Amino acid sequence: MPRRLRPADFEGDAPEMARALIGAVLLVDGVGGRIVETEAYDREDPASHSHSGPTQRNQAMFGPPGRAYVYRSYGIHWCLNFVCREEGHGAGVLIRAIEPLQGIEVMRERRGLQDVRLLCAGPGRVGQALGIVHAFNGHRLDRKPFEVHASEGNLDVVVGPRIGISKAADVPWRFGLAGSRFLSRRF
DNA sequence: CCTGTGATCAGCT
DNA sequence: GCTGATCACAGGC
Repeated sequence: MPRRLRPADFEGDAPEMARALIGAVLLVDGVGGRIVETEAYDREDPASHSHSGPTQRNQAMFGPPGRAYVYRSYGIHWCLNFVCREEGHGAGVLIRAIEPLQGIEVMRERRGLQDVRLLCAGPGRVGQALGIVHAFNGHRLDRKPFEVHASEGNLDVVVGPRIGISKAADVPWRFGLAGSRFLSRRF
């Protein structure tokens, strides 16, 4: 069984962490799977929620690394980030897609009957399938209901520009597991 | 395959 | 008032 990640494991900068988290296993109350797509965001990055400094919404991004930043996207979806780097910096990794491994029937119920391929293929879908709620904002990732297990082996990771942003649209801070069928979009 | 639109809200101008 | 770190569904080619 892979090593469970602790707060000190999240002290890298955002692109480095986003790359390292490909292949890691994320479970929320035992439901989840293998992370296959991430994006990096940083205070110095115009596309980041943290770019203009702390607000009520993004305060968790400025908290200690190894915690969750949960935000409401387009007024509808809950999306999950892992806070990284150091307290006060405002860096994070958006979890964009997961290969479902555990609790697939629970995820199907939460999302409505669907192809397994679409259960966690996008940040809003990940939030719904894993039961992410705003109460998890700022919550430690090494405590219940979260479990994050380190990626193991040398995985082939592909890189490209981030999705759905207009500022810094050319920065290649999107990472994916090469050849995965569970990505939100092809690279 | 593609493009358009509604849902719904925090933050910014 | 407008813009998003989105998604599902409708319609056209």
